[in-house]
Amino acid sequence: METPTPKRRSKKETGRAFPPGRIRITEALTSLLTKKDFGSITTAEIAETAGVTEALIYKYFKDKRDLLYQVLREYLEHYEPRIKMDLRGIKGSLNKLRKLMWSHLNVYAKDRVFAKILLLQVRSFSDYYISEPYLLVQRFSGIVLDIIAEGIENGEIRNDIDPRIIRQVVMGAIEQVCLTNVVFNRPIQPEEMGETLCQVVFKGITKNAEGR
Amino acid sequence: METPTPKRRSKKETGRAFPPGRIRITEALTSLLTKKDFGSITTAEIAETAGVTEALIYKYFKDKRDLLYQVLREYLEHYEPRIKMDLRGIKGSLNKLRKLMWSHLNVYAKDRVFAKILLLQVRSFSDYYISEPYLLVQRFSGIVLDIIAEGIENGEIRNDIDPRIIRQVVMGAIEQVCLTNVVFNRPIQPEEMGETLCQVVFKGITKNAEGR
Amino acid sequence: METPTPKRRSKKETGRAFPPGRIRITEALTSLLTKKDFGSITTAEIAETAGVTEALIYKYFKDKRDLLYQVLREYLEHYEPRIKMDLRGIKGSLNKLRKLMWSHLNVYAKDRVFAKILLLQVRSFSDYYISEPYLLVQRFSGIVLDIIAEGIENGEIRNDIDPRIIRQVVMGAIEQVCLTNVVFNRPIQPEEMGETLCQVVFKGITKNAEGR
Amino acid sequence: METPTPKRRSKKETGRAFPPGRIRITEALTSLLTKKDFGSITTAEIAETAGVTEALIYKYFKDKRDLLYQVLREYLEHYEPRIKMDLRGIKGSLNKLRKLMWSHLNVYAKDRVFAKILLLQVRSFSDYYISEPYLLVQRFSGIVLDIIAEGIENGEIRNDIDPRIIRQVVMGAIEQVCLTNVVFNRPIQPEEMGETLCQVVFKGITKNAEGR
DNA sequence: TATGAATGAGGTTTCATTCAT
DNA sequence: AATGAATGAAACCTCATTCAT
Repeated sequence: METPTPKRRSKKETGRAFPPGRIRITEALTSLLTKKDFGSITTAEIAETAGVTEALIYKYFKDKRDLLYQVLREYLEHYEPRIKMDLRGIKGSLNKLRKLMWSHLNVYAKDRVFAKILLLQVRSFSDYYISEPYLLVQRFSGIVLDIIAEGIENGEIRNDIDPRIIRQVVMGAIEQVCLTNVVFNRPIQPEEMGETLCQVVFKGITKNAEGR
Repeated sequence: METPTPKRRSKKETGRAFPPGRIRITEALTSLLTKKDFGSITTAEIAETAGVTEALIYKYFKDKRDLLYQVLREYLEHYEPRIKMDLRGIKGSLNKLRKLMWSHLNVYAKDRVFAKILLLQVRSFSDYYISEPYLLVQRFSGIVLDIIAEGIENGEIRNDIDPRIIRQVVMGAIEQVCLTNVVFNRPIQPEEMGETLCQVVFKGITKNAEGR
Repeated sequence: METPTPKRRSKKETGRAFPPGRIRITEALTSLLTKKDFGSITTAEIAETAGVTEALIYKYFKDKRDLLYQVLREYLEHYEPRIKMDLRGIKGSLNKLRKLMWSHLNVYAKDRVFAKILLLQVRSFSDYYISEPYLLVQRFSGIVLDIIAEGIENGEIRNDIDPRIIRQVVMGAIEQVCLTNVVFNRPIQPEEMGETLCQVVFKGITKNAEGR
Repeated sequence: METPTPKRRSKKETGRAFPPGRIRITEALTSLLTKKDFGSITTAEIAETAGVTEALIYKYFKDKRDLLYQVLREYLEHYEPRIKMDLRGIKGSLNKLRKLMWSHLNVYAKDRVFAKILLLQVRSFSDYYISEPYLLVQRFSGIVLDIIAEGIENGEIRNDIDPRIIRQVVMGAIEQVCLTNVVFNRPIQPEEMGETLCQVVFKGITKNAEGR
C-alpha cells in the first residue's frame, strides 16, 4: 500500500505501456480529485493539469466519466491482487475476515482519492452499476462472501443469517467509517479501527451476560 | 409512513402554506428523481414537469442544488417527529435501538426518493455537509448516539467500544442494505430486515460456542 | 417577389409573431448565405451577425441545420401562396405551365439565397428528405403534376409519356438553368428564360420538318 | 460499365500504379459513400475502413475534400474515354445525342457513388468549381455542346435557341431523373428512360395537332 | 406571483490535420 | 511507405441563471 498512485502501468500486466499523454491525464484527474469533487472538475482543468490538450482526453476516453471509471478500474486492478495476497496463509475464516477488513480499511486509509471515488462519486451515477469497475467491485464482494460462507460451513460463523446480510453489515460498517473520515479529511487508523470493528461485528454490541 | 410525499406543508409547522408554484416545483423534482439521478435532471425539465417557467425556480430557490436540499429538508422535517414518536414508551435501550432501526428501514423502504437523495445524491456534494438538511441528519444521528450512550450507561450495551463506532456500525449496516436495494429498485422488508440486522448487530456474527 | 426576406412573420398566419431574437437569427443566416456556403458558416458567426448569443440559436432551433431548414420553410411558406395566386385565372394547361415556370424562375431570380439553399445546400443532407421543407417542396411538385395531368386529360399535352417524367424534364430544365447562374452569380432573366425554356420543352429541340 | 469501381488504376493511363495505401483510402471513401454522405464521413472512419492511419490520408491528399475530388477525378477519367467510344460510328446529331444521353444515364445507373458525388455532394462546395474534376465535367459538357451545334448546323436541331440552353434542358432532364432515383435509392433503367427522355426533349411535350 | 426572452460561461466533444519517428 | 501520438480550433450545445415586465 505504499504506492498510492498505481499509474504508469502496463495494459495487461505484460502488455504495452500506456502512451505518456494518457498517463498524464489519469494522473491529472487523480491529483485534482484530492482537491475537489469530480462534478466540479472540468475537462479544461484536467487537460491543463496534464499539460495536454482537451482533445487528447477524448482520444483515450469515451468521455469525462469514462476517464473516471478507467482511473477507478486501474486502482481496483492494482489493489485486487494485493488484497488476495494479504489473505494468503491465513487460517480461520474469522481471521481471514479480520485481515480482509484491515486490508480494506488500509486501502481507503492510504488512498483517499480511491476512497473518494468509490464511496462518494461513482455511486450517484446510474451507469456506474453497469460499468467495468463495478464488475471488479463485485468480484471483491465475492471474496468476502466466500469467506463468510466458509466460516458458516466450518462453524466459525453463525448459520442462521443470510451470508449476504452478514457481508452487508461488515462492508457497511467499514464504508460508513471511511466515508465519514474521507468527507471530513480525517485520518483513518486501519489497525485500531479494524480491531474495533471486528470486536463489534464479531461479538455484537450487547454486553455479555453473566458467565459469558 | 402513509404519506410518502410530504408536500403542501407549511413553512414552519404553524407558518403559511407554500405558494402553488413552489409546491409544483418540489413535486416535479421529486417525481423526476424517481426516474433519473439529480445530475441528469435539468432545470428546463423540472420547469416543464412542474408546468412553470424556469425563472420561477429561481424565485423560490437559490439554485438547483438548493432546491434539492429544500426537498430533502422537507422530507427530514416530516420524518423527524414520526421517528421520535415511534420511540415513545419503549423501554430498554436495545429495544429503542431496534425500533429506531426499524423506523429508518421503514422510511427508506416506503420513500425511495428520499432514500435516493440521502444515500446517493447529496453525499457527493461538498456543500451538503454545511447545509441545513445535513444539520437535521446530524440531529437524527444524535438521537441514535443518545440511545447507545444510555445503553452503555445502563449496562445493556458493551462499554468497551466508542459509542460513535457502534453508531457507525448500526447505521452503516442499515444504509448498506438500503443502498443496494434502492440502486437496483428492489423492495425492502423493514420488519424482516430490521430483525435480521438486530440479530447480527446485537449478538455478532460469531457462532456462540458451547456453554457460552 | 419584391420582398426577398419574408421574415418577421407570424407563426401560423394569425399566430403570434416570432420573438425578436429568433428573427435576427434567421435574418443573420440569410445574410451570411449571400456571402458563403452553409458549411463554412459557424454558429459563432451567425450569433455575432444577429447580435445575440450562440445559446439563443439553440433555444429556437434544434441545431444549425434545423435553423437552415426553418429558414427554408419560411421561404417556402411565403412563396407557396404567391405561386398559387399567380396561377389564378389562367386558362389552358400549357399556359398554366408557362406561368408556373415563370414563377419559379422569377423566385430563383429574385431570391438568390433561397435558390442557393434549395439548389445547392440542402440536397446533400440526407435528413433533408425527411424534413418539413421537403414536404412543402413536394407540395409544389404536386401542383406541377396536377397541371400536367390536366393538360394530358384535355389533350394539350401528349399522353404517351408518364406525367412525372414530363415534370422532371420541366423542373430539371429550370433548376439546371438556375443552378448554373446561381453558382456563378450570374443574373437570371425570368421573362426571357421562361419563354425560351417553354419553346424548347413545349415544342422539342427537333427542327420541324416541312409540312409539320 | 462492367467495372463500377475503377480503382487500382495507373496515374495517367501509362504511369505507375498507385501505392496500396492510397488505393485502400479511395476505396474506403467510395465504400463509405454508398452508406452516408460525405459530410458525415470522418477521416477517422475513412482510415479505419481503409485499415490505415489517418495520417496516411494526408500523405496522399491535401485534405479530405481533395480526396473526394481525386476519387471523382478518377471516375471521370475512367468514364470519359468510354463515353467518347460510345459515340464512335454514330451518324446523325440527334442519334449522337440520344446515345450520349443513354451513356450518361447508364453511368449514373451503374455507378451510384459517382452519381452521388457529382449530383449531390460536390455541388455545394464552392471550391469545386475551380477544381480539376470540374474541368473534366466541363469537357463532357463541351462534347454535348459540340453535338448540338453540329445538329443546328446540319438542320437536325432547331436554330432559334441558344445551344447552351438546349444543353441545359437535356442535361437538366437527365440529372433531375437521376437525382431523384439516387436520393431514394431507386434503380434507373437507362434504356427505357433514355428513350422516354429523348421523346420528350426531341419532340416536346405538346400533343401534336392534326396536320402538324 | 409569474413569465418570456435572453444570456454567460463554460461544457463536452469532434475532426481535420501535423509531426517526429 | 507508414504510423503513433498529439494538437488546434472550433463546433455544437447545455444549462443554470438573470432581468424586464
